[in-house]
Amino acid sequence: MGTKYRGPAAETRALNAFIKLMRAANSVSGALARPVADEGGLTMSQFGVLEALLHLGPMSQGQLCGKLLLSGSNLTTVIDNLEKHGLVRRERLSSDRRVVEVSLTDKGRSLIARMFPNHARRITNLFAALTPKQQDQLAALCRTLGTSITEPV
Amino acid sequence: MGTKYRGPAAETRALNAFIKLMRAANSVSGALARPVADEGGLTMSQFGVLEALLHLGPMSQGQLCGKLLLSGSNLTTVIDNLEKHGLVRRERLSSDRRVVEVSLTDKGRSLIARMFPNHARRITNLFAALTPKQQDQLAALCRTLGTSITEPV
DNA sequence: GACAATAATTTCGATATCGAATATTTCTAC
DNA sequence: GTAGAAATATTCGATATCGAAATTATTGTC
Repeated sequence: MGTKYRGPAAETRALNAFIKLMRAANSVSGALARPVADEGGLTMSQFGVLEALLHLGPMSQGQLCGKLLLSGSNLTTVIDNLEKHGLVRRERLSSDRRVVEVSLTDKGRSLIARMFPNHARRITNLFAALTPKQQDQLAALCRTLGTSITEPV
Repeated sequence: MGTKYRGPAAETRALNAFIKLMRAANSVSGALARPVADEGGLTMSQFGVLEALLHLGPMSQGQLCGKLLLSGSNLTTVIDNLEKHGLVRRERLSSDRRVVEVSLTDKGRSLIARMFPNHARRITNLFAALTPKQQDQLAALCRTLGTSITEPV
């Protein structure tokens, strides 16, 4: 799939969709990053880790990589910083000592539990620029696009 | 705008659209970053700067900030690195010496001119997961969402 | 024409992000 | 049961990214 010639019109269309997608994602994440930093002193990646731990429970770093689409080395850094601030805890699993399980501390749990509702409300407000139907359409299109990407292009 | 209560259903829907949008953007940019690094040793930000200069001509850093949605301090770093590799040139404008105009060197021009067609083809291939109509829909939805974001949430 | 306000860029310090190389531990063949 | 392969996480070096503060240049006011 994906090697046949599609012509300049197809290219123009795809490039336009691409730039719009990137700008929207950029705008949304920018708008969310500021209050997350102000309210809790967190970056979006740190917030993402805490949120995953809150909603899904303790997890290995490998599992977190999958949830958050980050590289392993990146996650090590993010968790280092969360640990430094006393928000998460690392523990080697005794059943498999290769694995480090990450879990929330009380401080981390109360922080993310306090922040998440505001975050969700802000997302809801941002997406209110689209009708409910449009939001579902956007989600479906992004899902199709995202899941189609597995191999190098 | 944006403060009235919308209920948990609206929240679920918006959160779903949000996560799909982020993952799609993440997947697309990840898929494109690899070949750009392999073919030309460039990061996506460096590529973005060169592309803007190729298609729009020499520009001040402030103008580049607007085009690329990056902070000024970030752009300084990116251009430092491009300059280090001899791909762009900085020149103080004599008409207004606060402004630094950035332009492509011959080396930078030939690199980006060589790389861009492949990049465009890869984007076209990625977006071929969507029909032309769907690509336009996605672009329109992202545009609506993106342009609605101006103020803090 | 000096002085304050404004504008463009840079510097600084912190964190994110990647890929490659490196442990460390576990699993698999034999 | 031991050697090699696979899995998990970390380290390392480079670049990106932001916001705040500092720097340099211009403009507007009196």
